[in-house]
Amino acid sequence: MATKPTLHEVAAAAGVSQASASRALTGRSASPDMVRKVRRAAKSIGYLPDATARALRLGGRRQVVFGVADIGNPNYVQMLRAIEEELDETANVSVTALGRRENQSLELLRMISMGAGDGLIITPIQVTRALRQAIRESVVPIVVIGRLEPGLEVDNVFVDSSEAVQMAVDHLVEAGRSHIGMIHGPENTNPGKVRRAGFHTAMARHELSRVAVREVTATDFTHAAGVEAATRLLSAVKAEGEQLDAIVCVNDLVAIGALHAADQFGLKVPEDVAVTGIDDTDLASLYKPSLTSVSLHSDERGRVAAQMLRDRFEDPSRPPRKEAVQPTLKIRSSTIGEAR
Amino acid sequence: MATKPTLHEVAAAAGVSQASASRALTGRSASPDMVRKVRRAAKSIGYLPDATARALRLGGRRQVVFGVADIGNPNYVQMLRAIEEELDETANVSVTALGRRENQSLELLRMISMGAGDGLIITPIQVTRALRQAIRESVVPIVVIGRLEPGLEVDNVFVDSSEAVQMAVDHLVEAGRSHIGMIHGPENTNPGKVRRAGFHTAMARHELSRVAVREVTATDFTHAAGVEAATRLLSAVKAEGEQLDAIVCVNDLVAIGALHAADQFGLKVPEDVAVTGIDDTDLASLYKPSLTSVSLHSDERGRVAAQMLRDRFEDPSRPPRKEAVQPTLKIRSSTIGEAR
DNA sequence: TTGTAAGCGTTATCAT
DNA sequence: ATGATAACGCTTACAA
Repeated sequence: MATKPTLHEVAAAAGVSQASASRALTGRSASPDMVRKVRRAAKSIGYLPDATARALRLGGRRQVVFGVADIGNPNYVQMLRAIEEELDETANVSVTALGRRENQSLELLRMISMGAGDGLIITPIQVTRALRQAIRESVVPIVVIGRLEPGLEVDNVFVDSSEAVQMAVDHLVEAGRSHIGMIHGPENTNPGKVRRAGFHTAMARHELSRVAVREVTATDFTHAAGVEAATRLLSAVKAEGEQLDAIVCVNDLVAIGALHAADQFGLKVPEDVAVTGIDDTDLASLYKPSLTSVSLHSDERGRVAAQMLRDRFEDPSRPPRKEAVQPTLKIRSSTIGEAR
Repeated sequence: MATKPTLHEVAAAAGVSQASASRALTGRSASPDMVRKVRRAAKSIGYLPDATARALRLGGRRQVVFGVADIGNPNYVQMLRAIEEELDETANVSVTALGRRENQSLELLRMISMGAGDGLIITPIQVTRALRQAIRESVVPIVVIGRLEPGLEVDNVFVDSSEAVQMAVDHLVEAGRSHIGMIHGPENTNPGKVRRAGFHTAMARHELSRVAVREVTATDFTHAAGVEAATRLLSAVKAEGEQLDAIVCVNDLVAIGALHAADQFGLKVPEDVAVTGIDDTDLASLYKPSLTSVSLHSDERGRVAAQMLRDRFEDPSRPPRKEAVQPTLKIRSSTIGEAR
């Protein structure tokens, strides 16, 4: 009872050979009598087969692990779908949610080194020094989805989300907006930082005045945080007598929150204020008004990552590849009114 | 090149012992020189470690596989989250998307029998005779989430979604609606069948007239299918001069579709027509008007399933358990107007 | 630090 | 149909 019973024990308990026990349980060739005896013995001593040992002998398919911060995030879901589809013939894909723990991806690498998978796709929120080191030393192939500072030799797909913010601003300017605010994401996250920079770049390029009161930071990438931040933004604008005719949001969820807040303030979208999101979630087209959003092509990024991993399985010595995916602007009602 | 290189080959190529090769790659105790030599050899012959063999030796954690029809479905996402949380200490959880293939869960059982996991949680869309047989014969523990006909001895969590539909109808009747229609799900799916029956039961109980034209069947559980079905429904109602003041929908996505269709027809929700969903997705509270929906408590079902599996790991001989989760009605604006 | 050899729990091969 | 035994690819005492 103390230690996990093995097939050996089952065989002993049933008074038969280990080979017979194996056959009886997997139903190859065994007499009905044998099957009864063995199954009974197995049950009585609480035997459960060891998947790993079986897989070793049977030579199953490769196991690929996909590590994400939050499995509820539609981006990751899209990536997962694409990865699974792309790797369908090659491997089983399993997702592991890391939460927003400091060491997120690191723990995962440790798991992997325990034999949890033959390959790894990660989407790190923040790339620490320790993580870079772990990646460098890893024996199992890793593909990183996300921006990486130069100098790390690893397969990598990324999208320039600074560019994404700039596309949103450009679009707003073309649509005649000039008093543009932004709801940023948390400063200590990669997307938060990068998109903030993109906003500043675009505003400078268009020579639009950045007014402190028009920029706020959401505490999270969620709907609730969006409502809160947008409320803060609109209150401040009102209090200071500032102008505002557009809000760029760090992602779709936050943008939907902003839509709600605008409604609370009695503002019409897009007549009074235009709103843009990033990610082009399903939500963007489902919501009313439908949300103008910049697609970061999560599916494409997932697909490319999967291809990289597959290629590496086939030729482990090939040099690491880096590939960029271009964002795309999807114009909808929240910025131009009568789109359908 | 033909066959996958093993550590044995690496050692041979580097001219060292297999043990040294292992140590050099995993970085235990090896001279810098040894590490260089081995890593080079490994790269040159294209060696990749075998996760299974490692796991066998290292005794990693249990692998639990969660099989779902569609990983994009928020219900499954919620379940997965709960399962992962519940099993955090016990096992790694991996999701496998089966698609809507005929043999969905069967294939999964075959994978499992190849050693892909130590335990299985499945959410079968349809329970075929073959699946029942496979479940009965399986040596690895299985938990089924979903309604099951009696006679199958297996751990099982379910929710009575017929009851869920009835709760929706009851609520609408209490709110003064009497001409109630329903958008059903595909007839060849379990939820489709069960919810259809629930609707008929409730309508009979309230002695409300079921009019053929007020019931339509969506081809899928998606938003698009909802728009299409609702359009069909509203056209028919209009053409026949029928009355309609409420639409019960087979799930939230379809309900959102119905909301859009109603808008197209110039109908106000809930003034002209009330709409209900099932699942209580995030979408339900995000959408405007927010959607009255019956929660099927996916998280709770996931949690219970995970507990059952854990309990079975601990005592494989315990008798199978069946547990029911009760649906809950969440009233929002799409049926009563001024809810916030 | 390095090599030798013994498993990890299972299934497949070969006799019987 | 059953039993003995050799793998599967790797890590780790133990000895050198």
